[in-house]
Amino acid sequence: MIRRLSQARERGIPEATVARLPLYLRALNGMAERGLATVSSEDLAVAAGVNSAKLRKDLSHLGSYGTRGVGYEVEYLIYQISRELGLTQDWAVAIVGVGNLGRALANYGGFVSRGFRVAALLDADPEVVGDHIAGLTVEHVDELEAVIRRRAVSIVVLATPGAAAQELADRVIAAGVTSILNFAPVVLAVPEGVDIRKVDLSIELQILAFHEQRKTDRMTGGPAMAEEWPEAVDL
Amino acid sequence: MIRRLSQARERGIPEATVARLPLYLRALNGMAERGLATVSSEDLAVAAGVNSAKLRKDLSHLGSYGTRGVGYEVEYLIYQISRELGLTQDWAVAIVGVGNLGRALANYGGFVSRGFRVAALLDADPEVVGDHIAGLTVEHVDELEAVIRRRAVSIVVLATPGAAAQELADRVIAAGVTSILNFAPVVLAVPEGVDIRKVDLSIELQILAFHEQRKTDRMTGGPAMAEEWPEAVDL
DNA sequence: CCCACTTTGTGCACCGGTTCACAAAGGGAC
DNA sequence: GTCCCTTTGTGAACCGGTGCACAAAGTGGG
Repeated sequence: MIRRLSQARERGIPEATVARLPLYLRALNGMAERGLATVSSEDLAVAAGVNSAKLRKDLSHLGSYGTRGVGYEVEYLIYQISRELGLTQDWAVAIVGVGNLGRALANYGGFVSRGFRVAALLDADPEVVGDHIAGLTVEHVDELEAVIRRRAVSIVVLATPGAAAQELADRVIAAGVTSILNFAPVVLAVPEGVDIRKVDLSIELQILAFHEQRKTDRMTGGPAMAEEWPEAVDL
Repeated sequence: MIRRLSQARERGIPEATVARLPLYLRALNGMAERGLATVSSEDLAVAAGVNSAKLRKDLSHLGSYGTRGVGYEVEYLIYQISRELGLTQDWAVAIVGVGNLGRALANYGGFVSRGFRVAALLDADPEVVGDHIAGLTVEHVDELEAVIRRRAVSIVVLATPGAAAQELADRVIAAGVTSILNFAPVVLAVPEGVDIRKVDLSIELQILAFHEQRKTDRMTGGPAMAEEWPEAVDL
């Protein structure tokens, strides 16, 4: 197998790069709105909050889309990144669990904005089923499989209580979905080939608390000093 | 400077480990509820969805809290992790921006559960100010600095539109806050020493879309082949 | 008291990702 | 056309994190 130029493109984009592409895309959209035609890696890197060498290496994974001495053409780069991320097509998203969070997600503008369309809302509570939210009618979760099939849902957002999440994940996977965004505070077990992304509010807070504690410890000088002598404090 | 045994403890816990400790804590709490007294690294690792060697290495950073041949004492480990994460003290959290998302966060049970207390809700919209949500009265964002001082807020959650986030971040930082959880879809510029954690729904979706596209590409075999010849499809 | 068994704690090799630093490439002035 | 300036694209060193595999340490049975 011969691979001429851009071994970049042959589908080997590092995960870390993929995670940053949306960031670049957002920065580029802002620049396009402000009418900028081209942008240097340095400027774009600042806007996205990353190092410019990293940005160039990231973009080089998609291809060689810059012009030396000039920079990148904004519109063209937007197109290339969008295409790479799969945003040139429309993704039907179902939100399962229409509590406070599910409602917030359904109404969240950024969702619809680019490539994503909330195609269904489902809940188990008969009190909620039938409600109209964000232009959709909440359906009963019994209809889950039928709805996924009928509306060609390819991404499911789980915004249910933790206890219900695993069973629902199993069901949507059985229905053919392979991309799940999980807001429930549980570790989902899923088969090979299914992508799970997790958003966990309380974990984020706990990580902040850890660093906050360290900062205040350092100021009061308390524990930090004592722990220079581990053999004194251990056991 | 001589450091004998447990260079572990001298405050050098890897960031990756910190990010997993809340996961272990959650799994351990579940086990405690089910009455388990001890747990092996293998079992805990499965419950937390990680490799057991990684789990042991993570825990070894906190100290040597296991017993060889037996495992870890559940309650004791819960205490040690909680202490390390700073959850033995109470953190006052302010939520800025009481839209759909802010409301969802205010009502989110997991927030309050362990170490965290929602101490204030603030918004700029006079229509919302004065509303009672989750036992709190929404205050006007003009009061931001006063509220932070008065209630000893140390963690701020930004759930505002993107356009307002940077200015509000600047204000809470000026008021002495050094830990921010940002839900607004912008890259915040903050001074050294301030910890920002970002939760960005649309970025998570875009990452899923990327992988989903690849999966479907692979099945249809379509674009993957065409893209062997970049010079044909580019421009 | 000793032996067999279990499970922790960690040394070490490996891997993905980051950053530096620079050669290669293009643009524009004259 | 030539020279200088700018900016990309990337080779190479480095760094944090992962996972294997095993020695050390503790338990329980006889």
